[in-house]
Amino acid sequence: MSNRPRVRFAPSPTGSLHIGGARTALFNWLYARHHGGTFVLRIEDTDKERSTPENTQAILEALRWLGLDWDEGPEVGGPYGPYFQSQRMERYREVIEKLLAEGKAYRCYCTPEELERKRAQAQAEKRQYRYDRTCRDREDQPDLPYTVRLKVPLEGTIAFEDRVYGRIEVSCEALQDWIIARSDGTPVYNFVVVLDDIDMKIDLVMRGEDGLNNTPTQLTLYQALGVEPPAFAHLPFILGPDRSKLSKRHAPVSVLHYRDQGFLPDAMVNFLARIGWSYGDQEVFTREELIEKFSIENIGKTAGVFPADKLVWLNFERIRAMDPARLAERVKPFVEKAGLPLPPDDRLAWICRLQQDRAKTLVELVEISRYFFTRTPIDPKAGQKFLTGPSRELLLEARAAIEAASDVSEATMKPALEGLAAKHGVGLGKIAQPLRVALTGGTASPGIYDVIEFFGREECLRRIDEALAQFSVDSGGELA
RNA sequence: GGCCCGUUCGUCUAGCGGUUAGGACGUCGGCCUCUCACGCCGAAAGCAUGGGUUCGAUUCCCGUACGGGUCACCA
Repeated sequence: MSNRPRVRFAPSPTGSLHIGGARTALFNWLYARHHGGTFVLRIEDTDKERSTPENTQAILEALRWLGLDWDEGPEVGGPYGPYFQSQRMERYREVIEKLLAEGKAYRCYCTPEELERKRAQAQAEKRQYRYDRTCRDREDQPDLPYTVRLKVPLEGTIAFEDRVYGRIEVSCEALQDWIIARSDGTPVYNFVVVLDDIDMKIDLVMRGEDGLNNTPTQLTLYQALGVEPPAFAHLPFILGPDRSKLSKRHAPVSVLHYRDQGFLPDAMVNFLARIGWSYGDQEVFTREELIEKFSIENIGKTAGVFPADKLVWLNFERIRAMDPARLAERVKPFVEKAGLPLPPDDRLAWICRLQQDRAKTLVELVEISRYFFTRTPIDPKAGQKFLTGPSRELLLEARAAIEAASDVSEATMKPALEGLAAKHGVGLGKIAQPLRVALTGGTASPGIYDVIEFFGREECLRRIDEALAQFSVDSGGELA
């Protein structure tokens, strides 16, 4: 392998990018960036039925969101394009003809019905079915539909050294003369993937564990073509809680879903990297650290369950560590989506600073901050408890203290409110909770001085007055 | 079923012949405290199983069990 390796990610646009695909993309990207190589993106859109341009766009969007930029591929081009398989058909046909001409492949006139019959028979006799090579040495070319099959070696073994799993060896008897072109002339996946990897000069194929069983078959094609195969590295699966391959019945698997739920791309990347890869005891990585520390040697062989809790934690860590102004930029779209009025940038950053160690996602951050953006209804139970009876008296005194204070900074409010509490022989909580309910509508919020300072004197007084008006003096509750 | 791969706390994992088997998430308990969080301290929790090899196996080899994958004119 050259010291500037070329690797690729080759998704099929039959859906948007899912967690497993994203991790495969990430590992390839990390490998390329670590070695100063080239990351190629290729779209495997030969399945006309299920591939759509919308899915392709969704995949590109997800990749961009994750920050996995490709050096060659859709929208950026490159010397080995086109990067859509649907546009490479001519090339495939050409190679199929060549293989046929060289006698390395042959036309098979067996009908699907015949093949199905033989398969059923084998099954009935409890024999392993393998194509019986009826047409392998056939000389004539009747005017009938045919598929093209590759002549695979009759005996011997096919072996390769997987960079993750080590030496893999299978007997040729386990293989068969596989179809490389369907009766309509279109090539099959195992064929095109090999050809594209050759043409795009891929040095290392890093893909999911399911590729492991395909590799020997693909190797027979490299052999027939007389081409030195690339290196292979297969990645252990990501599993669902029931330990089968992760799918949407286990958890949302679309990367874009996590974006919309308020996860940060860096958290996602960190999370993805740690499934099946590790670096000693380290859990939290910046993107740069991942690039620097990534290596195939540290990829494990064991499939692992999707650790959703860890993603949440990682996201939380990220949010907490972010500069409030930068966090505010990220939060902005979520404020708009929630239908809340967008405050000036510095005010939004202020909110972020007050809430960033209370929210696990950006969606949650906005959700627990609604009262900062707009006046929200007071929780009836909280109002009942803290805006009536004895609490009400304390709140009135707190109101007076706010009104009388020279300013509403923590430096002046703290002694004022603590003095009030001391005067009544109660804990600060007796003062802070009624205030909190009046100001925020609920019983959970950042520190009371932070809240007061954020709103400012006028807004505090207004909110307190409104709150008091909504609840009566006695314990009767709301006036309605 | 044939073939291929895998198996360390509930989960993600470190370990690469001798360790009190380490970390993290989660869980539970405590501390802090104006609420909610944060933070801090602590606890419970693991080498699938049977044989070898070896002075000594979580670690190396074989079997068993369990799990996954793959065997298409899908990708």
